[in-house]
Amino acid sequence: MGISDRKSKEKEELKALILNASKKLFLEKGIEQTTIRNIAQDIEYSVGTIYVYFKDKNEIFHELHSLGFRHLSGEMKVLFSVADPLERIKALGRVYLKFGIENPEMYDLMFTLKAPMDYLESEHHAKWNEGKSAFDVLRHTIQECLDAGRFKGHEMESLSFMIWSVVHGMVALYISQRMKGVELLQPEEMVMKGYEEFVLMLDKN
Amino acid sequence: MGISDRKSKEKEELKALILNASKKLFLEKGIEQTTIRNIAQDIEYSVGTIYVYFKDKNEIFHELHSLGFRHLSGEMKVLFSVADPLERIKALGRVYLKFGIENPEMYDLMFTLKAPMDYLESEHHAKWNEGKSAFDVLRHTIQECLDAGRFKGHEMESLSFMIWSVVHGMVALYISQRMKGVELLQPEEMVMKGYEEFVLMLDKN
DNA sequence: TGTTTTATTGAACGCTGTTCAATATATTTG
DNA sequence: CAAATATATTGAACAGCGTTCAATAAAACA
Repeated sequence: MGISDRKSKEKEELKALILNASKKLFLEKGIEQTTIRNIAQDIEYSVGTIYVYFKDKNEIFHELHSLGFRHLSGEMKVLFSVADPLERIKALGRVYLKFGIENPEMYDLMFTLKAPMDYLESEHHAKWNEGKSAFDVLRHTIQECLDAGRFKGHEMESLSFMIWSVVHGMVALYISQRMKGVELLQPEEMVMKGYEEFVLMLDKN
Repeated sequence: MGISDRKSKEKEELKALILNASKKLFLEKGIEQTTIRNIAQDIEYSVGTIYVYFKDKNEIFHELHSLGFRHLSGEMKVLFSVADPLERIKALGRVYLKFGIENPEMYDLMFTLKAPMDYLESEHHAKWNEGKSAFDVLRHTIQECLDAGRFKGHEMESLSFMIWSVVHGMVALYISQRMKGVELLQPEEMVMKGYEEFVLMLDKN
């Protein structure tokens, strides 16, 4: 049916309109300061309309969080060409840090805030596929390293978690302003320098 | 004056009463779900009274955050007896992780949430003394390691930041439920196992 | 054109943090 | 002791929040 096709297309368009406005306001004034009424006003619809297309605010959060993962995966896919798995690990870390520093609001949504996880719980305990896929890339790369005889004495799962923690910790401390708090000067630079300290240790394995 | 002494003592007592109730409700139902009205009801005072003793909610957050730091410093002081600075570093990490896992709400307040930092900003850009003191312990211990000829090729400031990031990253991923999200089984155990992977690398320096 | 289906609205509800004139209590003074 | 002053406490009121839903408007169908 031509009409119902057009209808569902229009629905998708309005949904996208809401998401774009949400993202714009998010990046402009932060997540906490963005309200449903803001979003409605921005797209010139009433508040009620938002709730026709999204069941609640957490669903909007979750959709944007997924958008962030598509962005991050895009940046990471470039590195599939790096042959040496250890070099790939190092490069993945740098891409991750760059993404976090350049997209703090998105990063918070993806890795810190409760909202997207709360949404998953509300959807009959749905899985966090976005996060799992991203972490599985790390798992596989570490496994490649182990298969190539690297990281002797280490274990895949816990080593993967440790490496994720290094880069997540850096971005998280950067975003939460704790680096400035302890007077770590030029935080963006310091994140990269800190990471090179870690790379230096990785190289001894 | 005897009377004004008693007055200021009573003021301190009510302030402590508010803080204790706040902390209790915090740990019971989480930070986000604890409201000023909750706190007032718990201590059987009106909402207005809270605002006589604290200028706003962020000040309560900040006081509790300071309480958390006194707790954490207490746990860390025990380790001043460890002679070998490298062993001290390793032990500091374990204490930090244990604290984070056992006190997730407090940890969030201390190292993730914006509220306590916003309070500092509101107080004519006051310094984050609690965090700085804690991090300085790490800085000095790393310096001791360097002075003892350890960590050749590494730099104090960036190495300290990197080590903080490892443990903070682990706790943060644990608290934000992202470990469960990527199906890292038995998260509490995995945090410790992940840390031992890091210790294994530290030992090669 | 009249009827049915779909889309949109915005007032209303129960929350939130915060303020501040009114009230109650305690202290000091005449 | 009583009156005057100072301090402490109150809770209604305000503006804002996420969310709901009966009423309305628009579109599709018969």
